[in-house]
Amino acid sequence: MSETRATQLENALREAGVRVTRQRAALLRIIAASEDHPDAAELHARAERAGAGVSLATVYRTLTTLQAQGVIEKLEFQDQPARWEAADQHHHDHMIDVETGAVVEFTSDRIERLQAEIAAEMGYEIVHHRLELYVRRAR
Amino acid sequence: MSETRATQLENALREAGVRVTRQRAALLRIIAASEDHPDAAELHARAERAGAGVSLATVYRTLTTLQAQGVIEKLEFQDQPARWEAADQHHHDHMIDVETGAVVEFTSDRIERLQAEIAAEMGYEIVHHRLELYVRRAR
DNA sequence: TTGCGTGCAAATTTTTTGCAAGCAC
DNA sequence: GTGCTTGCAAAAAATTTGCACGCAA
Repeated sequence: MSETRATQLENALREAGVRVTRQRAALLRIIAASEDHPDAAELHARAERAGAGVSLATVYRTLTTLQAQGVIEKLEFQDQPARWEAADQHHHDHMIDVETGAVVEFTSDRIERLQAEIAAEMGYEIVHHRLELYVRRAR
Repeated sequence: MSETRATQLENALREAGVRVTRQRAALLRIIAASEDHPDAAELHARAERAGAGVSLATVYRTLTTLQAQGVIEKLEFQDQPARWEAADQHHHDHMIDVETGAVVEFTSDRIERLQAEIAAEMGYEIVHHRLELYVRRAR
């Protein structure tokens, strides 16, 4: 029983009571296959190219739905339209090269721990967080 | 020679070749006096209340100008219009209570150091960063 | 006096929504 | 068959911009 990731997700969605329409299946596959972090317009274009007719309004609605299901995550980099990525196994943060726009993913358990500590000290618990490093190649 | 913070800033702006108009002076004072993190519409409203006629377009243009001068900073919290704060002496990050919307400022040298380390490891240097903790009161 | 800054209204950009028709289950 | 989804076009929300006039230096 080897299923593609996208197929697994479709089943999970159905179980959660979310209808798997042609449009949702198409976007799910496109996002799962994306190595980068496309925005709504780009996903719309990719769906178009893939021969899947999906209106831009549906792209937006689907992204909201998939996010609510925890299947994808929304990224909001500085002064840019929102971008999206598959909610992968492991959480990670992003480093954005301000010169090229390249996005690199990274993780740091130590930073995560420190964040939790700081929140706790002030009487809070973290729901989620956002960490972005805007960087430049070191000379 | 005791000048208000706003007056100091006005002089600095003039020296940088930026004209200090009635509108800019008004916004500068309003932001310097703000304890919170108002967005453009709110600043427009406060200017109105203060009796300073400043059009919304000018609020936006002024914010861009002051940011370019390093006098104020732009905050972009999740799914919200941009907010602004005076670029104070010490850098800090933000913690947002997802239930009340309250914003708490905090700093952590250890996190800052770790960020620099991580970037360095990947051959980058940090230009600036953004760290937001979305939190909830611990029970 | 000079040209940068402002107001106003119109335009852009990104995202959301109402409504009638379509399709997943 | 039922009602959640979709497409389309219009609307909303946030921000930007063209242009003629005003004012800081």
